[in-house]
Amino acid sequence: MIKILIVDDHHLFAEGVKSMFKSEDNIEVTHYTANGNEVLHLLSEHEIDVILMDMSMPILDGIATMTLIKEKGYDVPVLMLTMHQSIKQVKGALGKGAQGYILKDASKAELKQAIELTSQRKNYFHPKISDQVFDYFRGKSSSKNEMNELSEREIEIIKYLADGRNSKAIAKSLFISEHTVKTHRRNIMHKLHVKTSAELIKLAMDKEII
Amino acid sequence: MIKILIVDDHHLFAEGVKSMFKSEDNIEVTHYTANGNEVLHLLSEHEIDVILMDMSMPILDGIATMTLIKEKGYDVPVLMLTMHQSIKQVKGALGKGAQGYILKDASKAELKQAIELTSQRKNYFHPKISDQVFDYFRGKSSSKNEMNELSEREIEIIKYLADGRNSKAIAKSLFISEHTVKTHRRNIMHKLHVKTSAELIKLAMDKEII
DNA sequence: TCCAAAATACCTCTTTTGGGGTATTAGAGG
DNA sequence: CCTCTAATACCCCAAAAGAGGTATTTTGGA
Repeated sequence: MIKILIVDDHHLFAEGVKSMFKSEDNIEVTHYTANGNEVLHLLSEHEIDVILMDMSMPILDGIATMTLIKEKGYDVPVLMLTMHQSIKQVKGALGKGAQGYILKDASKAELKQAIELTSQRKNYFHPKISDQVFDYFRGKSSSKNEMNELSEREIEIIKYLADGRNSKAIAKSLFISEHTVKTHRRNIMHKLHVKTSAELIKLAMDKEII
Repeated sequence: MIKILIVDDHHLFAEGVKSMFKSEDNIEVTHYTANGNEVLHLLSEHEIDVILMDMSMPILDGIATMTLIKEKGYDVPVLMLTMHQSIKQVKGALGKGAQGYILKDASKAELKQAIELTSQRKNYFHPKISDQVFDYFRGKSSSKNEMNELSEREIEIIKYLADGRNSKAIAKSLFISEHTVKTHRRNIMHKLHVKTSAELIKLAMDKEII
């Protein structure tokens, strides 16, 4: 019997999944919490085989919760659950050590399979996102290097821009000349091949540098 | 026995709710579809007491589907189901004739109660949103999410901005005047209280509207 | 049918960007 | 010691953004 801990702020979803698995499935939802911090307590008190974790939760999100779990030394495989299929999230989750990734529009059969594979510490990718993951690992080098070319100062400037400041305000905050800020901005735009500040912020957020 | 039709693109959720209700609950999920158009077919063929409708679906969303149902003359009470608690969505759903509104983080007991009330054509508001609804009807549609004030066109403009286009380019893409684009941009900035396009994109991405 | 909101369009004006240069200084690394 | 990069700073200039108006048309809801 695979013992599942569900971490999800949507009670209905958790209750639904719990009632979905019968004894013949060899899977049982033994615990449920919407609170990332309570996960640690549950892990210390009970035997858990797989954590089914929702990505988007208020306060402490899925990745943060998983990071916390790993930091505390618990080695329980985590199956990430989400509505979104953004490569950004997938990347974040896998980077932090998630065992698998499944979408909320999966079928029961797919979830069952995902849980079984996860409990055996095998990776599971939901079909709908596997193409994106593949694309990502193929195109990784070029897109990431672009961001790596940025200096610390340049990234600092981008953060200030996202905060709504113009060159003059940034100059004052950093105690440098407005000319310097403009030079940094120009260099950033050229390095990332963007035409406007708006596009710059979009790219910076997509690549998670801010 | 209250017969339920679930309209939701998340299979897992639908399957979960279906298995959640036992015979003693006097509630049964008899049909399920992720396709708004198939709802009409199901309604014509089967007896349905309550429709449990997800708000956010691709292509035809919850409100559009409900509107379609009402237009075709079906008088089945609709219980709206959502993750978001935006006052704009609540307003839209109720305005179009939804009988109730429940969040996906409700408990089974709450859902049961909501379904029972809906089947009797009584209104149900999930506790977490009733405060907002109350505020709204008092005249204070206050400020929780400024994003709700944005029109569809305005959001479209923001997406183009994030794509690196300037006002002139956006005007060409949308076949409107550059003046109009600049007016939209000005209105957006005022509504969201941002000073630059960069800050606008940051906010829009944080709030996940783009 | 009538009202309100949204979308459309144009005006003027100042400030800021974005793009092109050039150049000095400090620090890291061969 | 020399080179390369990052950070600094300044010049010019055209284009765009931002901020203030006003006003018409379209559209959806009461």
